[in-house]
Amino acid sequence: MSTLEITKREEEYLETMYMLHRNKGIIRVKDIAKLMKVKPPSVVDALKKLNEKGLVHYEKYDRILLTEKGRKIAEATYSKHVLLTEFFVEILGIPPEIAEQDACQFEHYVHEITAERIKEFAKFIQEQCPYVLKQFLKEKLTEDKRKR
Amino acid sequence: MSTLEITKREEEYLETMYMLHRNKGIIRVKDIAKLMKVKPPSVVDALKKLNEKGLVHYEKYDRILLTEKGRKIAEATYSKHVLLTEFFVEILGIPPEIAEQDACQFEHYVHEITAERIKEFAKFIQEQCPYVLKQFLKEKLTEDKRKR
DNA sequence: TCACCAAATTAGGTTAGCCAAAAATGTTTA
DNA sequence: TAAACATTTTTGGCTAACCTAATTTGGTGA
Repeated sequence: MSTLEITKREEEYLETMYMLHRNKGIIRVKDIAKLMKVKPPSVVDALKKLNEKGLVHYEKYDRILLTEKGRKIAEATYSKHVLLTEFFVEILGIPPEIAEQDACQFEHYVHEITAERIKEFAKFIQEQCPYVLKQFLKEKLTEDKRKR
Repeated sequence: MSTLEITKREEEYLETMYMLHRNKGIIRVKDIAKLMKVKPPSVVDALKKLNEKGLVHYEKYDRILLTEKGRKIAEATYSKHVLLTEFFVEILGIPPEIAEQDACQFEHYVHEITAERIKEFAKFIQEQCPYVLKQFLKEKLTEDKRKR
């Protein structure tokens, strides 16, 4: 319940749990471990800490749930993830897999102001010079294909 | 001399030393500590490890230098730093201080492909629709001022 | 030149995060 | 319903990175 700071890694655990809850309805140690590329004992460690911080409801062998507070953090992170991925793919024309990797890191650091501005910029460009943007993406897509 | 992996934090130490070398000519434990916001003993720990990995020349009480290998890594990181900061400021119109903070994190993760594409995109937009870009920046600058 | 001060280093200790192996619990199936 | 299997948890131990306090070294001014 404390107001301790949250680490980048903890934010990643929260986001993973949030996605599992959305996709499968149930959050399992095993599945968290798989997505986070760690072993189950590491997940248990993390769950205990997050429980202490009031971000998840965790009691051993019981079902795992995010608290209201944990869910809010996860949602905020997830929405930055989506925003960044879209920007990388739709504006810069980065291959989705790479965009995903970059977003996955940057989402934990990006300033609110920067995130907001990226969103506004994307909208502005798409509205004000859609043709130029399409030209850029087409050019880059062609180059990327040639490289393969 | 080993081919061990380099951590994000080590990359930060290298970059800091690189900047100190450029700006002051000499690299001091005290100055690294100040810039990295850590205490001197932490710097010494880091120097020992980086020395082991062949990235700095370090012998106690002696002058500190980056090796060729260390310098190359630092330069690569630094150039991403510059690129990202410029993009955030000149294209998105983010306040320099915030742009700096974001760049400082993202530089350690950003994929080569993404970095390159950001550079190309900035050039493209500046050449193809400079007026639209100026309009966006002006608009945002006005909004930012109003908020203060 | 030597005593003093600043800088660097060592010693010893903390925390976050990870793991393998073993133990405990939960679930399923014969 | 009890054995077998799967999942979770505990135990004990590791590394990276940080710190404070104490010590050592290097340079400087009287």
